[in-house]
Amino acid sequence: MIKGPKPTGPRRPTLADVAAAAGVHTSLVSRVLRDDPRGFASAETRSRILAAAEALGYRANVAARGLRNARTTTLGLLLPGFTSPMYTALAKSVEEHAALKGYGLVMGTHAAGDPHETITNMLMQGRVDAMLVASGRIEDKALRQLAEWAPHRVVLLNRQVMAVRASVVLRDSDAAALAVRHLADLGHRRIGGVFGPPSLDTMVRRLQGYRAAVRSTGVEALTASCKERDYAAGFNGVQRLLADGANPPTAIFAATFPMGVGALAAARAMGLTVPEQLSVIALHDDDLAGFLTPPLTTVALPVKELGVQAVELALDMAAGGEPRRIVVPQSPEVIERASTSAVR
Amino acid sequence: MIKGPKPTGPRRPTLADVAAAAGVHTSLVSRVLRDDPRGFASAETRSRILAAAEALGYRANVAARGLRNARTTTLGLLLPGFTSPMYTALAKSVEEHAALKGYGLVMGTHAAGDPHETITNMLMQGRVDAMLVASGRIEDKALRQLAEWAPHRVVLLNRQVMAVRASVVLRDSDAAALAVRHLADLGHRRIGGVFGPPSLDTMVRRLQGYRAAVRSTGVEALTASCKERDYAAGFNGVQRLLADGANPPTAIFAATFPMGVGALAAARAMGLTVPEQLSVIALHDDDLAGFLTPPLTTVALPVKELGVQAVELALDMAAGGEPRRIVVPQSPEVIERASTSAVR
DNA sequence: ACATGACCGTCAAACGTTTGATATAAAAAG
DNA sequence: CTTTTTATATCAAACGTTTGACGGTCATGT
Repeated sequence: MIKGPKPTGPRRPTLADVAAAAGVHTSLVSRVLRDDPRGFASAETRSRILAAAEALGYRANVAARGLRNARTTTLGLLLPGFTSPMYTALAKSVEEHAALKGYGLVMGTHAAGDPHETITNMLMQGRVDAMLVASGRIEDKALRQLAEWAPHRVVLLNRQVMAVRASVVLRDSDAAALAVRHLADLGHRRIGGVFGPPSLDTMVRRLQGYRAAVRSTGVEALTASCKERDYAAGFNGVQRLLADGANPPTAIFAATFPMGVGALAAARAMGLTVPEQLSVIALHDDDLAGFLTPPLTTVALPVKELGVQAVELALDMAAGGEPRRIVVPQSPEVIERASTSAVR
Repeated sequence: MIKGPKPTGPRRPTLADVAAAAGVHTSLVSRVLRDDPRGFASAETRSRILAAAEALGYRANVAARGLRNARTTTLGLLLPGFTSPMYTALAKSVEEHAALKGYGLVMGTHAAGDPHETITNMLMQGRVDAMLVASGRIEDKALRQLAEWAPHRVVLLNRQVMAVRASVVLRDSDAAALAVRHLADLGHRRIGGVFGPPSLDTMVRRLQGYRAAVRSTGVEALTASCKERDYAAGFNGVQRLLADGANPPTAIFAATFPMGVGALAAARAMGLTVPEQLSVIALHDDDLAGFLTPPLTTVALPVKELGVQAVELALDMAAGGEPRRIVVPQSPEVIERASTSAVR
């Protein structure tokens, strides 16, 4: 605990202040303000209370309320960061839907320090009623321990771990397969795939779909796995794939959006024009795609729905519901732009 | 208030549980765990307490602590969203520095609903000790009211309003001027500027610097103001500027990073090659710039330092310090990439 | 006139932590 | 052998809200 002085400024009005102003007991104020079914109050008293609360600008203290109720009406969201537009879209969706349900949101990223510690603190200190965890970098062991302690308070986003029985995932595998099929349909017989680290669950699922589609379409595939999954990783990965001598791929599948951007840059750096000499398709869509040179073809997944479902599941569990594993059913969809074309 | 059941699961251990396990009074546990100067405890008792706390996985309940202390060791950050890399960089910086200082962070964006309401709630419900406000879309009137209520609890980021006496701003004006001078130095005599809405304080500052530099360098300037400041706004703005008949500009200054990306796209759409036929420079830097086609020249501002200074100011005020208006002193810097060149 | 409700409202305990005041015993000082 | 000091630990109140248990006051039906 860090020492430090209290914030200064005028005291916030309390229930007691409102009660005094309205000439009634605090309990009645509390009931009236919350529309408690037991909030009998004559129309006259009622409006006096409401007026007093309004005049003082009263808002219930969340600490007191949280202490009394043992719940916070607040959800936590842990993200690795905002490195990919996928995460910003997810954050937006979760915040929006939580607000709609009357819940607040506290977001945390890896910038705050050890993510496992962040989650544990939020849960064990009673900061949040449940945690939505969208970080792939937390060791399974830590998650198991967490799930043991708070099985009804942790929801995994786009990740599955044996021990955690609540999760919401997208059809990453199908999306990767769709991308490969799209390229195959365009006549590409030799494609390259750049992926992030296989330690990430999303990556193994994307790799699965990719492999399956490669087999079923009968194309040849070159695959590169990178330590990261950002612009630079895509750039380097594609350079490696293309440098591969005699018979380079005519199309690239990038497993993340930033990697797709990096792939475009790599092509340019190697003097290849897209899509004439190299087609590029990336997983996850974003506005940015339409403004790249050339506009990037992507396969879109329902990220917004992922956030909505995660919030729903968390609230359901808070209400006593059982943990579930949800797959967001919407199909992946190719958003065709100018970075893919039929093989010449 | 939304009704709802409590989260289920095993009860969190309390101070009383630890005290019972260690065979001492709660107050002693509290003092020992916090290294309270009054926490006399024999070495033996002390280790017993520590062991018990560890074994039970005890963490102090923030609601109880917040209630008792009337402070939360938590800061709030309000952003318009994560539409620009500038905001994600800022969020990261703030979270990082807050964590370093032992403070938690709760982030909110416009996705949660009316931003003014969001701020008021966070402050008045005692969710946070202070708010860092980086949204330009809140009316001055609302801010004045806020500043009256909680003058020591609100810090404006990259925005100045008469009524709010605590703010941290970057040298936006100098940055815009630097961009114009960079173009002028390359020999451009006719430049176009695309800006976001003049209702935003940052935009008027950038416009000022731009205008001043235009005068002092003696170049001709065409200016477009857009309703938004995203990719599409940059795209449309630049199209308007270039469509302007006989004598189009040979260089573009984009007032935001996304607008710079849009500018690149617009040039391509109109069949102009960058930088041969049109130079483009944008305000604020990001990794993405290096992976665009062509790599985008930018002028970088110390966004990270903006975040650091803002949390420092907030904490200083919480400690009784007076509100201040800080200008982050670091100079803007041109990051030269391939989207600018000497006029042919 | 008297029980019976229906209304309108108050009481007081509890949530978990912190902290100034206080208690007890042993050691040091006079 | 008192008195003071020091070391160790406890007591109890307070933070602001919620909520089950009561307490009056009227009108109403019998």
